[in-house]
Amino acid sequence: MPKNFSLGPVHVPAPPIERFCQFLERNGKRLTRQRRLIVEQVFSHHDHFDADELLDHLRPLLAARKLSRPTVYRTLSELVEAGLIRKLPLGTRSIFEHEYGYPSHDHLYCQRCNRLIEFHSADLDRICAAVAKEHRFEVSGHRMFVMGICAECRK
Amino acid sequence: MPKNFSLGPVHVPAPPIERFCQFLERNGKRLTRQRRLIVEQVFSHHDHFDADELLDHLRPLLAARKLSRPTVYRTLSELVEAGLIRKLPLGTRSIFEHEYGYPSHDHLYCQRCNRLIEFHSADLDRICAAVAKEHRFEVSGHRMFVMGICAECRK
DNA sequence: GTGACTGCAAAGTCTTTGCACGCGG
DNA sequence: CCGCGTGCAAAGACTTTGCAGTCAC
Repeated sequence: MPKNFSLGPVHVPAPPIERFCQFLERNGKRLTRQRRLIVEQVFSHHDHFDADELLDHLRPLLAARKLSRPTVYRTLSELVEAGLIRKLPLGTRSIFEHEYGYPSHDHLYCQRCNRLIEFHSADLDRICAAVAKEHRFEVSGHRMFVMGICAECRK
Repeated sequence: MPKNFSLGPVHVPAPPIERFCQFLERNGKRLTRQRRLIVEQVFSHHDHFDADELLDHLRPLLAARKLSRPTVYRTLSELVEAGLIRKLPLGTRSIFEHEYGYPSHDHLYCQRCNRLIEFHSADLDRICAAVAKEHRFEVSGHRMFVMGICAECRK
């Protein structure tokens, strides 16, 4: 990493809720109590989750009628649209992960325990670019899953 | 060896139906009229398809009560199990493609026209192996999608 | 205030299952 | 003839939608 000579702003990412707020404003939408609660839960820790797991974490709030199932689905779609999270189709249900504020990466997928392990490879990005060029394809990103059995499950 | 990412020559040792038959026998299953019809349609041409498109192609047979919706789904599962086709979760519905008799490959996915373009990269396989080794992960395969806009749609 | 948002219930969409009959080996 | 396979209808899993009341701005 090169020394910082005060050129350009230091990268201090805004909290996700703020980013989301900007997105909502740009689209004439409103920051409601429910949306705030969902964003707080989603970004409370860095992990992969599906809609059902999220709903599970939010169960107390659901039980207390602080928010509802459809609202969670609706807000997830908005978070994807806002670029805060990413939706990965994997098996029957979709998996979500943080996109905003985290470096791009790919996944090892354990077929035994269903765990996703993140990794990054610069070579992979190079290959993407090379293949795309060959096919005159305009790349916006990629999804890679290495399937198999994780170290834990192999024991 | 010229540097490109096209697929190598296609070589099919035995017709798919024969392979399927072997699979069925090994598992005490039977080659029924319905299974034969489905395999014939699936391997009538090399292309990606989802369950709905297959059902559409089989519509005359469905209408004539020669086979039914559940049977198509059941047979697709068996074909996956037999290693004749591969199931790719992509978006809400699953996509199937030929596995038996075709070289391993990955995909460019056009987000505009939803077309899948196949490519192969030996480097990709190397990276998989390297990453897996690093994580003491036992690889059984991988799925890679390069997302973007295809040459056709960019015009 | 006004119009976007929510909760509820209900409907989709895609896929799987239970069961009685039919048919392959 | 045995028992796997099928068709039918129905249920299932997951997600979306219509609508009347509610709340953010």
